[in-house]
Amino acid sequence: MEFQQRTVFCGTLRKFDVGSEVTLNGWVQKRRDLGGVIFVDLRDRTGIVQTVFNPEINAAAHEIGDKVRTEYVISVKGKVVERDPETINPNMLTGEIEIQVEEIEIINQAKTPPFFIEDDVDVDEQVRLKYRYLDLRRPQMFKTMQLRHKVTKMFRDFLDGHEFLEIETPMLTKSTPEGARDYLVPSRVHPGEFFALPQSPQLFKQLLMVAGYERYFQIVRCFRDEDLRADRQPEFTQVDIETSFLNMEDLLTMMEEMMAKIVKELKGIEIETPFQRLTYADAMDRYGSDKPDLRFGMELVDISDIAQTCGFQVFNGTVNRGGQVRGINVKGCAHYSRKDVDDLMKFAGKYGAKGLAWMAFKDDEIKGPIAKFFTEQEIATIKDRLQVENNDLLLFVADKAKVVADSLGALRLKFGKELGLIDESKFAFAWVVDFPLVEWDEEAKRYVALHHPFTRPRPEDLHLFDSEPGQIRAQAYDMVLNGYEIGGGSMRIYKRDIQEKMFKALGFSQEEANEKFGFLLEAFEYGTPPHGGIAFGLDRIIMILAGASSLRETIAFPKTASAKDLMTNAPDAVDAKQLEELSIRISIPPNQKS
RNA sequence: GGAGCUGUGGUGAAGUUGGAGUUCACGCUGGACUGUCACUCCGGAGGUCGCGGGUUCGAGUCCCGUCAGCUCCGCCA
Repeated sequence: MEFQQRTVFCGTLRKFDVGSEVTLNGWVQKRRDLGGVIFVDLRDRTGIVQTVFNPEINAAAHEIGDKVRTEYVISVKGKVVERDPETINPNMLTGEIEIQVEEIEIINQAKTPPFFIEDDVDVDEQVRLKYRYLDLRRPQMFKTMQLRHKVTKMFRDFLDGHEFLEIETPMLTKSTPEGARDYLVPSRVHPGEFFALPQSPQLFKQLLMVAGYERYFQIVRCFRDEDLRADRQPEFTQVDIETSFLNMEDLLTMMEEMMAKIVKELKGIEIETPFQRLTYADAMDRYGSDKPDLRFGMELVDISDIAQTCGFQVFNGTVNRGGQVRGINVKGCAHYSRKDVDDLMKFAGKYGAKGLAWMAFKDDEIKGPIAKFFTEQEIATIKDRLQVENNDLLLFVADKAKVVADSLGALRLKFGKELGLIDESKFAFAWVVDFPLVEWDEEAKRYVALHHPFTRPRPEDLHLFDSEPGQIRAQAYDMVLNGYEIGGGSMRIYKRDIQEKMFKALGFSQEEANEKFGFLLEAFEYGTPPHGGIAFGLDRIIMILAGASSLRETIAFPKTASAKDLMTNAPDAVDAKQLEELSIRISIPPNQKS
């Protein structure tokens, strides 16, 4: 059975269409039956228009209109007519007109949906995810998917305009050490062997540089089998970029230009370039984070020197053991109750802080149990350094650097959000640079690459390989936006001797390195250009541009926090026969049955 | 692996000191209604209180366990 095809979209009709004969296809948003006349709001992806079924116009159509229900798929033919002035609906873009229906065809019936197809629908996300195809009918979701399409296209257009080639790399690839846990795919042809889904096309893009492709990009799905967060999905999309014969400055400049252009075109906001740059050390010291939200201040202030000489044992003891004491000024919160502060302590405790010292300044009075350990002079210095005014609350953490940064950094963000210090309309871009090349892993008892094993060290730090590898700074950079890491990359090692030093620092023998990255190392022997690149997290960028707080809002079919798809119920058990073909036997410890 | 919050007709919620599956709104359904757009009015249907166990004469409510969703820590660039 053929149906009457649309001549125009619902949401596009306006007053100047009055008089024209149109056919519309779409879903029934709402039916209002007034006995004689029936109104049906018809929706497609462009919007909603009111159609009118009047028995005096067409009795047959009116009769069918009576049977129509929510979410039925229909085709209506009729005339666009102007509404009487008193019946104009100013809340609808199409509110000045309506469709006088002459023919209607029910293309498909529909069950009543479990929730209303409308924005700001108050329904549990579990239900939305199970019926994602209905959720996606909501105008807001159309908007987000449209935004995603646009941004993706802008990336493509910009990179195309800068001589980049989009090249696909394999999804079925080799598991490599370092980095996240791999998603594995068993090979039927090679029993007992596995492909890994890419965590990123890292090695392939470097090989494309060896191959002389100069400028590569790819908008590509990546997979990481790690636990989820609001801003972390097990499969996500990267805008993956690699260049040859381009130094770091030129690459960063180009990437700034790209992001500024996208924000400008989408939001009409002029982004200042070059972006602010912070060293990793600075970011950690001042914001307690390697992805600081620069939309507000409340920086972490070091008072270790004062703490060391003060009478408070927790403070001077921590500093004497090599730790530090830092504080933040929570403006106007001197009124916090004992319980408020207790809650803050609990919060800081999640990040390893063993305590939270506080001082409140209210009308020339200093409150807080630690105040008595400081001399007048010390208090004055603290007030000066933290720019204390009346009614301010100071919070201090004394611990090793990581704990101080993590806990105060988290508190800073919490206050930023709760005290409304963040200007939501702002786009605060920054580069974080000079990351350490390697980091000591207490568990593995060896250094591990902070970025990855092919990251180029800064030339002036090369001599530290033999003495203090932890002090070497990498030519690595993260692009940060509003407290999210939206991109990261590095210049890569292209000299064999440096690569060997790197592997040595990571505790890989030549044999191990060959076994794991042999193909890459071999390729590097055939004329490797200086190269480097970056990868952007497309989903996160969309999330920020859409003003969403979860990646799930930006992905058409996302997974839950336990990495499940509630709509398809994947992952799921498979047939014994399939397993047999793959030479796989399932062995689940009895306490892990799900 | 750990912590917190949540789970009650299709949806969202309320449910007191432990006393009958009780309530509200929306939706659904039958009827009435010719200018509604949150249509209105009258009637009706709809439940494994996430699941399992325990305490109790009696559990939506208390206890233990468990599952699911969300957020966070660990993990992850």
